[in-house]
Amino acid sequence: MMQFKEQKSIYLQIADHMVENIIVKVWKNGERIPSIRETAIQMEVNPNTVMRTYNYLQDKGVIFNKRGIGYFTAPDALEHVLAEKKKIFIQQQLPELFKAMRSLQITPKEILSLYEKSEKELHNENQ
Amino acid sequence: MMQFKEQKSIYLQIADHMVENIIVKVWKNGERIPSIRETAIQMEVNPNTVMRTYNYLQDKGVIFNKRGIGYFTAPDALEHVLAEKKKIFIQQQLPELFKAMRSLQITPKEILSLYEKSEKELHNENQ
Amino acid sequence: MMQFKEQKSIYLQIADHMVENIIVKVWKNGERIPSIRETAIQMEVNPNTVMRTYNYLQDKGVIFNKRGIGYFTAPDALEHVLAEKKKIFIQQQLPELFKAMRSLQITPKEILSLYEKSEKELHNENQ
Amino acid sequence: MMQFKEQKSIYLQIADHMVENIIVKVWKNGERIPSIRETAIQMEVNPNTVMRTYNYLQDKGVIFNKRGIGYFTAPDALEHVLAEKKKIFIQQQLPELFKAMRSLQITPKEILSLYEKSEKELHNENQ
DNA sequence: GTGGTCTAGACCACC
DNA sequence: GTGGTCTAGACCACA
Repeated sequence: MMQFKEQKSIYLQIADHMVENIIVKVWKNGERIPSIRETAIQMEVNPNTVMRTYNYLQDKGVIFNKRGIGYFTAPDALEHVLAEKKKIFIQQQLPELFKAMRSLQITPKEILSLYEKSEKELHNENQ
Repeated sequence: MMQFKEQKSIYLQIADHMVENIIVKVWKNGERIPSIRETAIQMEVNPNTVMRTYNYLQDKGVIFNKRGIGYFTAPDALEHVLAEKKKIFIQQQLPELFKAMRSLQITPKEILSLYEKSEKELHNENQ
Repeated sequence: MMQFKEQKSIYLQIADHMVENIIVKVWKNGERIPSIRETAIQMEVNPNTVMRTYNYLQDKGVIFNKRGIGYFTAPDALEHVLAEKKKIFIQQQLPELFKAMRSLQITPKEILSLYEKSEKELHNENQ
Repeated sequence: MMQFKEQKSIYLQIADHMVENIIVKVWKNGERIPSIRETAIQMEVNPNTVMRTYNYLQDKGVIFNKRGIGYFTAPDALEHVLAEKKKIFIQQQLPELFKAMRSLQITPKEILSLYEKSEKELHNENQ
């Protein structure tokens, strides 16, 4: 099962989760992915909702459909999602970060030390 | 007037704008703010929409109401909104940033140089 | 000054306060009471609000006006307000009490002991 | 249908009615409740008015929303509303009662006999 | 189907 | 003048 946040629509959260699967290489390029019905059962949501996710990702060129067989990640899925993510990072996430830093008067140094701290915690967890 | 984005509901964008007014000290703590009707005219939206904003901010403790007189910023409005913003920054924005940095293999150094670049641009604009 | 509750309108809260003055005999029957302006200053409210209170109490026959001289409590003010209060007590307060007692499954005995406790506290305060 | 009183706003009266449904176990904890539209039709009011009620009760933690599906009573709805009601009873209703009793010089014994009388009337109605 | 947002316009109590 | 409530009706995203 999966915990969904209130803010974002469910089908987009499932999409995020699938993109993450590609980035961390649970799913490799060109690989078959679970059917809509399987995903719906696993996620405990309505199949219509999963269909929306799959349509959305297909529109974006991340996955594609072979009729009667199933859905597959695109041959360039990993490169594709990384490029998309970088675009969003540069155009949206970073400006928001900088804006917040200025109004909260947080210096880059503080961000740096928080990052290093979070890196260490990540290592400890993975040990 | 004000330009509204598609993604976020109007009443929340007005709320953001009002919070910004507090942060940049257009509105000081405990000061009277424009009436619902005035804001509605100025923003070119329906008074009901502004009322939603005011209710929302009143629930959050940012503004309060004196009956028959109008709305006022809270005595600790500035401190309040900064604390709230910092909380969101630490708990949500920063983890998302770090996660994206790891997926995209972006180093803190790159962030740093981008920040300095953005600072310079800001200075040039203000000259 | 006086602290007003949010729920009830200010002019009615002032009226309650004045009625209380009659019941505890701060104001005796037929006595002159402070002018609208004096009360407004003392209560830190708009004179219009106090005027509303005085009109309201005059309509109810609790106070009356001698033109150019001021406001006075009615000759039967005390008896009047006590009768009114008893009416509200029987018709409204008591039924609500009983309804709440039933849904919360509170017995009359518990009410009794709470009342005795509150009596004792009152005595201790007045010592 | 439902009869609304003049004094209290409709959306709060609907809220009271829904809380009563929880107390008398017409609605059990965690159960789906009628949609906004259904309630609006049944109560003969505008859907916006019902939406206010639902928002109000959601803020209070009595009900919650599953997107696209509907509203549900909270898992602890019954306990929640009883605790809230008791709190108001102890902190507000009871002090007012005692104050009125003292002003009117009504003894607890009289209250007791009135309560027993009201209990008998209730039994006769239900026969 | 569900709720959420927004507009337009009305009426009210209150300060 | 102020805010608060309510109606009517529209449009939208979402499940």
